[in-house]
Amino acid sequence: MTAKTPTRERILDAATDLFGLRGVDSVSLDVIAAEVGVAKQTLLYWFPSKDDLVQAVLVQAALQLTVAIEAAIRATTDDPLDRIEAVVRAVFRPAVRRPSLLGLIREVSRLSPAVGERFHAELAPLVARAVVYLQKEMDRGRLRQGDPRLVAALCYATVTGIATEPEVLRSVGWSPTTADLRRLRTELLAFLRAALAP
Amino acid sequence: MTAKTPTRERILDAATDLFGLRGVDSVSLDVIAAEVGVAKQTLLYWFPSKDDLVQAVLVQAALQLTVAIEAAIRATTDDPLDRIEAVVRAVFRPAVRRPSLLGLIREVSRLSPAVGERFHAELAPLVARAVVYLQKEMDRGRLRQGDPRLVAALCYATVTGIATEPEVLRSVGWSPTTADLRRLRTELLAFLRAALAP
DNA sequence: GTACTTGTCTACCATATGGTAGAGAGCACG
DNA sequence: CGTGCTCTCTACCATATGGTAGACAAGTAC
Repeated sequence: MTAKTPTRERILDAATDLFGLRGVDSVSLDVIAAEVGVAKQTLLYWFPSKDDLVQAVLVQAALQLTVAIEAAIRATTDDPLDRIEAVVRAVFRPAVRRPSLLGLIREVSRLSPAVGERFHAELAPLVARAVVYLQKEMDRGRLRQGDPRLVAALCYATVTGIATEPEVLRSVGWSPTTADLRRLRTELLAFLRAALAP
Repeated sequence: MTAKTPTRERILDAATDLFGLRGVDSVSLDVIAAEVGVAKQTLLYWFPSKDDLVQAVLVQAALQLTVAIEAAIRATTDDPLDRIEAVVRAVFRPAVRRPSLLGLIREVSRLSPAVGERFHAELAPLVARAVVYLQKEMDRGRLRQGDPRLVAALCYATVTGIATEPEVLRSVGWSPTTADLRRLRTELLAFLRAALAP
């Protein structure tokens, strides 16, 4: 049973959830070890230090996001609004099922510069492509004019913000039921479409 | 010199900055005390426990935001888009000068339920008013139709997200210079206007 | 069988952290 | 003067945390 999934993966998974949910600094190695059902020293065997673990978790999260997004892009029409909707849907689903994923990214700014640098490098190509794409579609008049870099950041901020701020949603009487989730996704897509349409 | 500003206020100020910047759990009482230039026990004299300090910091932050927003609302025309722009400007300025303010709110979801509850209660009236206002203007056709609760949350997520994710902005080559700040604000306002216009 | 590698564990350790106990300085009031 | 109140401090403490040292079991190579 213990050997079903390799230990290393199980550690990464548990760490992703815990870090994303409660924050890197609030989660001790002991807690992660207990969650995985293993001794703390087993963690330190696979990841020589907590920083190493954090970094591995971030790289994996970046990879998962990248893969999901690339797949979504390949599977849509040429229309930029449709394409953006596909990307948002692709990110929204895992983000809601596992809020820790995006929550983790919010953590980056607090970590050591080295870790942040590494993560940044991991996502840079994706960001660069998105910016070029937005620029091109703006030039063709299929998206509202604007600074593509900042528009990309704003879209990201909106999606991440709404997916990682349960407190705010609670404040407006929202609850994480299936119905409310669908409603939120619909509203988010309408919001972004309106914000980006030419 | 030490008595210029009351100790309690100086503690609250330092704690706000440090909590918002690095996260509540990553900031020890010792660090705050050192920042203020006072012994840790002086902190514990004014705030019997760290939780009490956190709560006080949150309440104060909520108050500051509320005041800034109320003032902005009173000072604008009747047009809802102008009014929303005024609110965003009111929030954007202190948020950028002191990123800790909004960063702090993101922390709420991680804290003890009691603290979250308290903060939630503090902001509830403001949220309720905003939702009613959005609903009214949607009915009058001066804003895009939608669920006012979720639209409010989305606006909030966008503003907070963009103001508290320096990492994302860095990824797109943005830097916190005065010029870039103005550019960001302009782009943010255009984004929200497009998203909300009927 | 012996040597080596891999993965997990128990036993510790140094440090940092939130918090307690209580002393002492300054001041107001009688 | 003396009593009590306000505010800050030094001296501790129990616990939690990241990390080290090294034992032990199970393969695998030869």
